[in-house]
Amino acid sequence: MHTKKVSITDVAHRAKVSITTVSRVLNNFPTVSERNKTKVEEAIAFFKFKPNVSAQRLAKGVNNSIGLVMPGYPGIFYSFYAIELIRGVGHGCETAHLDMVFHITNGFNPLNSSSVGGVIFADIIENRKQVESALAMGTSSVVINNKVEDLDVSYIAVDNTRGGEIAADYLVSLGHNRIATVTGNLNTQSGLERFEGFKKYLQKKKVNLPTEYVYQGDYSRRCARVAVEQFLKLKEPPTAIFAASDDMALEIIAALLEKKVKVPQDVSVIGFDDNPACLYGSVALTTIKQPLFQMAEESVRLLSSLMSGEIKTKKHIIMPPELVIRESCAPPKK
Amino acid sequence: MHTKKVSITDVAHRAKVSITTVSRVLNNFPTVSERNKTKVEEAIAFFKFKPNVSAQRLAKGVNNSIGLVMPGYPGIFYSFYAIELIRGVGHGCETAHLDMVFHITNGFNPLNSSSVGGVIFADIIENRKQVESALAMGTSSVVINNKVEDLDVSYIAVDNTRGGEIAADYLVSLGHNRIATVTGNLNTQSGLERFEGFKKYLQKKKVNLPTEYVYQGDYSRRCARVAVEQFLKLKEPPTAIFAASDDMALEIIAALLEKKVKVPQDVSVIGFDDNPACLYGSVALTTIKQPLFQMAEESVRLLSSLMSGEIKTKKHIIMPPELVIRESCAPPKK
DNA sequence: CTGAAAGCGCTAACAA
DNA sequence: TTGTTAGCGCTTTCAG
Repeated sequence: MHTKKVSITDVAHRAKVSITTVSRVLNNFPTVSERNKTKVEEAIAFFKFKPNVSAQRLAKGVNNSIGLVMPGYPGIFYSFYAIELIRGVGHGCETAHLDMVFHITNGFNPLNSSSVGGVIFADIIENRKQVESALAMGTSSVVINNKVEDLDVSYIAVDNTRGGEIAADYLVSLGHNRIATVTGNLNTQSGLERFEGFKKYLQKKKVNLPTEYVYQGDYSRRCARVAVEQFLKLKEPPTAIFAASDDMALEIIAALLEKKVKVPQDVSVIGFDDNPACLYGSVALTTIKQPLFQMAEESVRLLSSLMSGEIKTKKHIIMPPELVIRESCAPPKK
Repeated sequence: MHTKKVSITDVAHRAKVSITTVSRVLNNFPTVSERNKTKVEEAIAFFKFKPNVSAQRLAKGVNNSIGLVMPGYPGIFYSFYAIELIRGVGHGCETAHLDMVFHITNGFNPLNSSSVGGVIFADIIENRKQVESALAMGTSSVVINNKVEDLDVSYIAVDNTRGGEIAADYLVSLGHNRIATVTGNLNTQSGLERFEGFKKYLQKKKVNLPTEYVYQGDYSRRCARVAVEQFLKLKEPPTAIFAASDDMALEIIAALLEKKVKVPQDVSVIGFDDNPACLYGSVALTTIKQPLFQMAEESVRLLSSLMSGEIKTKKHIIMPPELVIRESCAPPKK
């Protein structure tokens, strides 16, 4: 089975036109006579011809494929977070007719940024270098979910501070004034901001936040358990808990329930993420929803206009989180 | 900030050699003098030069990127199955220095197979057309997880029949002779084969499999619940249940527990997949492990040798599943 | 060990 | 509306 590669020349020959004309119909130029167009289309069909993408990219000087670079730490693929980003970028690429080159970076072995027209960096924690080098090469880039102020790059992130505020606001409005929190990893931007937003809001509303009410967590389920134990030991245990992630919130609820503390009757719990797992727990979780999918989709649009030169200046987009009320929060017992 | 694209010519100029020489060091030809090599490397570093991948591909006539095509049905990303394949292919690409173009097919909008050097089709259910068209164009392809006998294509799949046998064998060896099963969707190859393997083995061992012991499921958790109810209504309920997926097995256990039926004391349950969720249930699940990750990785190797012409004939690889013993199975009560 | 030159398949002026 | 022609950036004979 010798499928000799057929090129534009073969098609041109068979259609008895120039390769330019073939190229024109390939690119939907309006200036081709119906007659020729038909002939060319026939020839294309005859050969089952598909243009060589590399040649097109080379000639056009553009590259309609983008890289999605994600850290390859273990478990990344099992995180709701990563999956939403992949889905969003995938979807964005589909509508923008872009190829998505998916690259799981293990820290080294960086994506060869010259093989793609632009790149989206998700979750740059340990790989600032890669972003820098892409920038240095002049590759259009956008960073997702991180506000990187010290790098001259476009980013698009969620307003975590606002998220913390919203959570605090909701709990306060419900009538709570003994509100505790289990923070995320405070070395991460998200962890810190969520906590800051929460704390500031409480301050503003003159709700006291004693240090015993702040458990410094790390997004792990384990720390959530420990936090619950500590809170329960207090003479004045909190009547509401804000967890910086749904995962932790779910574990908090589980731990609470094991101790025969009812949720939300005895203690209200609010999470962060809007992970689908929210719905599967014993108590449907009230939470702060992050527009992960939309953010990822948007990042493709942004990157795409960066690549096309439509936008020249770096752009920074902050997307608002949103309260999702379910069953895990209620007014405090009188 | 005008990062003029630097090309091989610029590098050659600066190093005062021909572009041929530059190309040689780019491609690690051994026939370059140390002196020139150093000069070229310096120039490359100076410009932060990266070769244009499209040009390389065009000139070399090859394309070192592969497509991974997956069906985009809702929930695909939340399935252990899909994630393992993505991870495996991703990892395979990394070691083979291949770009992975990830394409979620929505049925239409097929991957432009000419933009990649080869493609891996995962889970071809409704998209045989795409496989056929890739084949017609002479694009190297391999299908994962499906034995497609009626298409002239390489595939690599798991021996589901064997998996069914292993499950049956284990249960029988434990001493069970009232063994029920909740099948997967019997319209899928996996569902059918797992069931066939299971049934045949029981037959061989002269273990009776009455029709009441066969609940025709569809991999959904819901059907698992229904199955349990039906089994429990029987005058002679089974002492062991083989579920064609871990998901169903987990639901079966949950349903059993709710009815105060102990697992594995009263009823043994065995699953299929080795989903990490196995470990998180109330009873650690004994199951049949599919080498999904390895399969995906292997498919990259296979595709890669197909692309390089190293292998000319289609190859069919069947990978063996494997019993993973945890806590959900025990000998029947006397 | 090195370089000149001929493409790889396609697009984009520029003419006609 | 069409064709001619010069590249796009790199690899690869083929001489030297």
